[in-house]
Amino acid sequence: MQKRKLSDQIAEQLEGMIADGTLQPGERLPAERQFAERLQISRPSLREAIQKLASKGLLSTRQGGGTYVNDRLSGNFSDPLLALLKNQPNAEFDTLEVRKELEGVAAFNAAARATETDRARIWRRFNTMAEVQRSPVSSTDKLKIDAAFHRSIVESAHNIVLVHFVRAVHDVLENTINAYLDQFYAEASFVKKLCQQHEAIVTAIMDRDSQAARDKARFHLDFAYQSFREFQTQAQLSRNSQFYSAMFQDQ
Amino acid sequence: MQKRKLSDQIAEQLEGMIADGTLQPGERLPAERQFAERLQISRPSLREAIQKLASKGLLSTRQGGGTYVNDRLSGNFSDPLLALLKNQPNAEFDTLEVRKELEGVAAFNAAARATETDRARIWRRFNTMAEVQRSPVSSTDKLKIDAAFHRSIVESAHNIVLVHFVRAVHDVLENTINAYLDQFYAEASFVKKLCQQHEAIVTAIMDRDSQAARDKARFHLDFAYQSFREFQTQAQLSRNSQFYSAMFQDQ
DNA sequence: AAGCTTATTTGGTCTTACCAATTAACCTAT
DNA sequence: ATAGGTTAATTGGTAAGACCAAATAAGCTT
Repeated sequence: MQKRKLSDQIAEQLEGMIADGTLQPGERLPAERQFAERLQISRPSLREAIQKLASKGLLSTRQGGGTYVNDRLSGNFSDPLLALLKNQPNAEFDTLEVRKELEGVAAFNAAARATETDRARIWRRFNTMAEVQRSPVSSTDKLKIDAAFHRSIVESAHNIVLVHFVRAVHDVLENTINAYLDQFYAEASFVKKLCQQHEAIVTAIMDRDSQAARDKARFHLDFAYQSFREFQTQAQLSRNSQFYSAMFQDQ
Repeated sequence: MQKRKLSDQIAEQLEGMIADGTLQPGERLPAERQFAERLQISRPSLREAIQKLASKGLLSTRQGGGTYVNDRLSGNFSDPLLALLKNQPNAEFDTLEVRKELEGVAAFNAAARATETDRARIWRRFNTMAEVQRSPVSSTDKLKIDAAFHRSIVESAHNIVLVHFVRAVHDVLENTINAYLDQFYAEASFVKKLCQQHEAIVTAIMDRDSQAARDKARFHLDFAYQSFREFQTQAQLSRNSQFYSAMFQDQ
């Protein structure tokens, strides 16, 4: 029978204490030297345990400042497999397909479960989006506002697993979206359609029409992805024709 | 501007090499002492980097045997937030709700995309399940066969993100299911319904009827969960009545 | 060629020392 | 008394070296 690694044991104990609430979000762990002495292990072994949990997003360490338990909603958690998929074009379809379904489910449940506070927040974020379309806001900021809108819907479903998964798939798609962001928001007819789709989702949620909310959300994600695909293709063609012209003008 | 931790930098580089294929699954990393020397850092710093990746499931270390890159499909990846939710009754509803939707999507896509190999495997696993209902197999083994059946469907959807998420939510629910497993499989009428539901899912997939496959899968997960809820309630009542009898028989 | 023993390699743990960032304590000026 | 600056102490980060434990490789015997 193989002995368990000490640092694994300590990490597991700490993780259990975080899970059962003994260690609360924001709480500070004892200093490493003192803590190691109390646990009767060496400081490097304790450090390894702490680093294991830090890399998972459960703890944060600050040099000279101590080690803290992260807030569960802080978004520090990362999914190691999905992290591998980031920047891999082949994985985008899979990721987006799952995202489409998850956001459809989120909208379905948001329609059924949103509190008045939720609904007000969805409205607010939707209106903020409408406003920024008419102002000189950078594409990056527009995307943040868009993401905040979507997040308000997902959070209104009141399902923490769903929130977590949507956030995870959003991270995977982040770089792809950023690459074509400017074209995306420069295409007026396209942006108009986006707004209409957003409005349709919000209307369905406010009407508490779950099925419609789901359908509108899924349609919207499909549409957005197809548009990105088109922008990618255009960018590719544009690059190809520049290369071709450069080649023949040199001769 | 705060300096990046050395071990974080090294971990990130290694993770990038795993993501871009420079480091392949099954591949062995150089020995720690040699590797640290090559990277011109201390061995403890390298160890910390390696432990970070090991705790995420990307690497495996074997004392005396070396450090290896894990296979992406090995199931070693763990989701830190979901790990916190394990054994928390409050999180079960959220988790099961998401599982129901994901398995519905999986069945939908399996119906559309399953190759002949996939279909044969689904059939084989379904038939194995039917056989073990009639033999003295432990509940634990029955559950494994059940899980393998579900896994064959999810994998037939050919979406790695979906596979990964379903596996993650399954892990969260594992202990709850195990707690009532024996009652679960001892209830003949219940097991019969399960088999019928499984058969309905398989039929829909074989008929390539995506919508039916989704509906049947979702219904099945709902039914299973409600049944678990009932077993939990009965177990609770049974405990309460034993306590009550013990109290009054002592007087 | 197979099996056993020994040596070497490799990961795991510990001790000690020093560096870097942060926090707390102390001192001075207003 | 309060605010700001300086110094000291604390705390996390990195390194070197030593030793232990498990696995692997090499060598020897049958």
